[in-house]
Amino acid sequence: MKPPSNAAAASTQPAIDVVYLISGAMNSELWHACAGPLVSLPPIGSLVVYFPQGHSEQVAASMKKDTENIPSYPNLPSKLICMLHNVALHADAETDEVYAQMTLQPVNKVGQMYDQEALLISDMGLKQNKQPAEFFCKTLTASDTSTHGGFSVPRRAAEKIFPPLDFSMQPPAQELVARDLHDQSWPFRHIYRGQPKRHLLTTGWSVFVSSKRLSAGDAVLFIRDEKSHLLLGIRRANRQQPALSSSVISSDSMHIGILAAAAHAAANNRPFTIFFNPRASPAEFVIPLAKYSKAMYTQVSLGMRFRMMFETEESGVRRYMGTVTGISDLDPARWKNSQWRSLQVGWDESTAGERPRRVSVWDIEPVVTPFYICPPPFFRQKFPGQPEDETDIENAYKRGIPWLDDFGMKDGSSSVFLA
Amino acid sequence: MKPPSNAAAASTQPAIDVVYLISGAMNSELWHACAGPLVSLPPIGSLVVYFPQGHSEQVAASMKKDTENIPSYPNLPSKLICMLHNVALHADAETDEVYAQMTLQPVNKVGQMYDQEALLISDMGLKQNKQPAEFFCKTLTASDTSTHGGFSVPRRAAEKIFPPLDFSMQPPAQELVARDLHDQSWPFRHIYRGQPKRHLLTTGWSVFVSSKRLSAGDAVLFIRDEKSHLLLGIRRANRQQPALSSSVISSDSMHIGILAAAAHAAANNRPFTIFFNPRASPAEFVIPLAKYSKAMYTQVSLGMRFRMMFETEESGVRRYMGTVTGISDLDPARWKNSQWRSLQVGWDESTAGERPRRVSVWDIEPVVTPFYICPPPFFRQKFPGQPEDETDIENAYKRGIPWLDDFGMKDGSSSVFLA
DNA sequence: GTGTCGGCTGTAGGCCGACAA
DNA sequence: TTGTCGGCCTACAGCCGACAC
Repeated sequence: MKPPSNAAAASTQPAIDVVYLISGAMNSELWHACAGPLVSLPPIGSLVVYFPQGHSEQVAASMKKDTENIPSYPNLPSKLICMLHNVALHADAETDEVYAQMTLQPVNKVGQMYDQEALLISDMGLKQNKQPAEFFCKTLTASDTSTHGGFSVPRRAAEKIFPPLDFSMQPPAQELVARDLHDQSWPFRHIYRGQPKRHLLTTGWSVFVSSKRLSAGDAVLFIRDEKSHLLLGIRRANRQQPALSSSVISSDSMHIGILAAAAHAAANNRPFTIFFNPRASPAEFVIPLAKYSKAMYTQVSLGMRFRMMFETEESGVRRYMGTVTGISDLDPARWKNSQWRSLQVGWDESTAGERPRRVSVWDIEPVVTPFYICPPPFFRQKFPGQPEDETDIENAYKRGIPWLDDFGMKDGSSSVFLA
Repeated sequence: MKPPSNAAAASTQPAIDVVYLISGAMNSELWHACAGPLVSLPPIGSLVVYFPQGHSEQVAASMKKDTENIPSYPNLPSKLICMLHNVALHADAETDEVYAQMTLQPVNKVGQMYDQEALLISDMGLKQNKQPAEFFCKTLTASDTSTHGGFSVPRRAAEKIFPPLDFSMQPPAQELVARDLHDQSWPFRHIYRGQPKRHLLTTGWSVFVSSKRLSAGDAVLFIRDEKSHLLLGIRRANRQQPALSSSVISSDSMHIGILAAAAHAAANNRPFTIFFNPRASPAEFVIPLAKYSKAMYTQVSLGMRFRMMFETEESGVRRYMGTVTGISDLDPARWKNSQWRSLQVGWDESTAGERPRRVSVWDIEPVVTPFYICPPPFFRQKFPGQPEDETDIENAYKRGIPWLDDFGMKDGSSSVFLA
């Protein structure tokens, strides 16, 4: 029996958020907190661009296997414009790994105007910021995960997230209950003691650690939602991932299945279903059409300077500077003229070993003002130039969204596109 | 560092067994003990018949999902004759579930004579009995899995499998070490005590139970190999299986991938890889060509009586009697004229709720003497009639294997085949 | 401010025979 | 023959402040 708190809480959220809560019986805030600050799912009903190569990369990363043996699918283009019919948020029952199930339906691009509402929804999705304000994330120490003691709560985190303690008690303490992604309750004793004084979770903590099989290096995160309910999620360290040997289907068949399902759906204009694992996938492969379209107006050239966002430890965001060093196909044999990771890049900082050597145009933010082609009018009034990032959804709607205008443009305008 | 005991032990086994040990670094005896008495993998280098429908059924059973949404693959026949290039035995790292990875290469049937040696190997595979003689299997009781005590070893099992105790000790006891499918060692204290006296595993047992996450109803099995090494496997109760929600690939894409991979391999005569899960799959779907061919000579008619083998509790084998009640396509829309589960059957015993209502011809043993068509000569000397089941491999080889002869027969002889 | 440790304490893990099915 | 239980003991889970970085 699940409490109706989620549905009730949703009424205070923007409308776009509600559809997530309805379609997947999962707390959206908690899901996004676990997914990380860079993950922003396109809204239901919007138009997206699906990249089979990126999907294949996710499977390869999950299976720890390359994609060399995969046959090419000549009839499957490198990108599919799709209507996003449904998004359901999930978490793996065993590992609590978050993932999203998306239902995509390919739409006919050539000679067909996209639904205006779908385009607007697509653009509104760009402005979503899913990271909850009232949350903290701590990487577990050896002491935290040892059976010898409890969990040391960072002072600011405890004061921001937990209900205030009654300091007239000696020592101040209270019972907390936090719910995880599966809506399971975890009770903890929260106490403020020691010399010097600190916040601790004691009774209940070790059963949580052993149940979730947490070890040092994994992270836990606490959220306080609008009704002061505590939510609890985990993010496992990257070193884990037991390669998911599957034992059900071969890695090759999986890759073929991915491509064949998409090809079949595209050929018959039928919906198909994909899974997106934010923390396992090297990059997002379902891109809001507005984001993609906006990126297509970016003039990219060798030597171009750009910024790109990465997640930091403790769930922060940082921008790194880089330079475009090449523009070419990632896989010329199987995916000719694909825009997926078509940019070869170098990074300013020498500690850039973890950062990708190839990115896609929509991943980057040019540091010079991008050059915009002024498109024919689509909305009543046109807005000349690039809107600021800070513009909220309402303003963008009122002014019109110029970069959405002529997405159905012909190949003749390919000078602003990548080869 | 793995001890060379496996390779050394293999030298005392028939040649066919060696290839398993080489290709998969896994104890073949233990694997087969865990797989159950009915599972017999075709030997490497033999010809087999692969049924995509059966493969699809395994996936559906693993995913707890039906196959309704799967598109038909018009270019993929309901069966593929394949050369079995490789078989690797595996066990899931998390659950110890046994499975086999097979590499199959479709061979051209029409107008091509099969390799004679491959046919012989295919037939030899029928005679393999993989169940080790020195083994026992016990379903765990509540007391066995409780933290309150150890494991009560059935008397006969302890006397047959474990090294003999020194009964001059009071009480008689010894330290045992057993290796599991992953070659991991598990030490146990084996003691003979209590009133009345019984064999118990005490120290070490509970860590094994908790590590493998065993609970009452699961079964453990012990094997003593030729060098008196103890081997240890588990068979989980059927009720478990958390549906394997995958979170990597949708069930539909998996099914499509299965079919597309096979179709691609068949179209290009390229090898493809499949996984066979003996305990998850409703039926074997890679059948030795000899077994299939033999079954094709069986005259099946409505009302025909037959026997079929099933696994009992405690890893035994029992035959149940049944009657053929119908002959028809399981899935007329997608798999027209398929032999997969083309027989509708009824069972004699009313407790037959668990037994399938549809089986394939090669699953059953007719109780009346089958009618054999005498095929044209293929080997030097012909053997008129059906060899007895008890014939060993050597004799079968000397006499020739008549039912292998004209497998490449034309549709004109389809009167003995199912429609 | 917080990670790790030694000390203390209580619970439950785990070994035993009794007893019954 | 073997499944479950009560009795008993001890190992370690788990709460505490000390102390150092």
